Amino acid sequence: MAGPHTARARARELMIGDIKRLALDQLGREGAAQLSLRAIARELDLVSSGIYRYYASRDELLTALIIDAYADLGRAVADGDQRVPRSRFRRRWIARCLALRAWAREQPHRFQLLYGTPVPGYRAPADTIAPAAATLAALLGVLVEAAGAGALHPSADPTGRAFRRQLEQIAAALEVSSLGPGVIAATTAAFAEIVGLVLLELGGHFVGGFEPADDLYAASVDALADRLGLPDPAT
Amino acid sequence: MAGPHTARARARELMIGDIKRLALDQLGREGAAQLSLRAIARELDLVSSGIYRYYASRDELLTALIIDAYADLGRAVADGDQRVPRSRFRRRWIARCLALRAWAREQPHRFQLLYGTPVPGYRAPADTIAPAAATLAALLGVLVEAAGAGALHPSADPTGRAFRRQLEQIAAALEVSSLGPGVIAATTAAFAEIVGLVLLELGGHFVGGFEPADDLYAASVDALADRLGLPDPAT
DNA sequence: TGTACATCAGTGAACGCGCGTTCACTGATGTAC
DNA sequence: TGTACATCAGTGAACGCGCGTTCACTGATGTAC
Repeated sequence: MAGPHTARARARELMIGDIKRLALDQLGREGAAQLSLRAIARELDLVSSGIYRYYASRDELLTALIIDAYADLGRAVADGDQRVPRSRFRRRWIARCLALRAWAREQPHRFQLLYGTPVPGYRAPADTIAPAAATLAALLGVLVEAAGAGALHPSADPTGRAFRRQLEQIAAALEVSSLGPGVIAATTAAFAEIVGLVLLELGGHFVGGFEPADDLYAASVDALADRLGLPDPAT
Repeated sequence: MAGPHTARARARELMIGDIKRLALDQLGREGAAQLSLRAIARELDLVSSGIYRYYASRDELLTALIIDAYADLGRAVADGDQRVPRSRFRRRWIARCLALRAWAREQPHRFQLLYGTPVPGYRAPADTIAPAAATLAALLGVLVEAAGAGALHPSADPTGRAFRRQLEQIAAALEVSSLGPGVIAATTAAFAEIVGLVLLELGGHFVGGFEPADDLYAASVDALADRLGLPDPAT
């Protein structure tokens, strides 16, 4: 991050920041498929080829935006329950889920960049794999703590052999092996539901129906807490 | 649909079919944002302006593709349980959910056209609203029949006043007022979960994890049947 | 502290390519009498 | 059945615009001695 503190290095970091900021502006206006290096260069009063000093290609810039967005969203979700007492696991789960939606609504284009239709022609490099796990990890985090405190009462684990193995491998990869395979499956489904609700909302599928979708989202997140076996707020 | 049966009219319908087919090919290769009238005209050995005899603009063609896709997907889901006895509601629910995923995997670009990131610059006209409801309606259909047969045992309805009103209005619009607000909310959430799972799968988010995602999908759909109050297969 | 050399930001021209849409038009098909 | 007119498919040129990427280059900044 820090690097050498020459004037050149500082100017470079500022420039990269500007490029990313303008790229995000464009993303919001036109969508990721229309992200244009030329347009960014133009807005920076830079000749079109000049931008190649900073990113070797359009895909490289996209990758940087994706990695940033994964990190930001993951952080937002993980920090979403800071005002909730540590031991109120159900409320913490709910708070983190709400934080995910809030982030997505504030920055819909960044959320779409992560979970929307893949950008045609773009192939995500390996660097994006690790950051991509941050959001699911933030949701699983609450459950790990709940389980540690004996406050997680999951329903039965799945019976299929292959499925269990899949789930155990994923648990290991995410370093949450303290959670049983049933919890991993249920949390992934819950994550899909949350992402699905948010994408439907951002895509305008609730226009004329669930508008606003606050209650629907709250009710869904609550039902998911039940399904995960998180104790009721009354307790 | 039928119209006059002159040679001209028949040629026109064939042409429209060709245009749509080529447009779908392009969609699969490049994504909806890159859909190009010129490219379609080229493949039809038509001069670039000639295509305007058939569609007045790019958006009009996109709209036609979207309406077709909604209708196709709705039909596929509604027909997905044809091999299941009519009275086995839980199995019918599961079959319809599986049909949704099967359709999406067969034609990922069309599914993305409906539920993926909105095409930048495209504004869906009012004509797309009615067809858009077909898929959710097909899922609700099973529940309506189950409720009619006394085979639906939903959990408590939501308590919020505004939320209930929202749900009742939606039930009325979809002509499923026999279902309580709680069922509408749970089904919408279930729909979001299914769409979310499919979009995550299509987006490559399960690569290296749930690959294949068959078991995860089956387990999720099964858990949703519980949440909806559909009787267990054993009964 | 000063000099020689290496690094790197930014220039400007170019290559080769794409797009949506409008317009005035020709000539074939269809329709009404 | 034949003729006059209207409809419509397709042409070809044009307008005005966009893009990613490469290349040889100038001149400023940074580094090693």
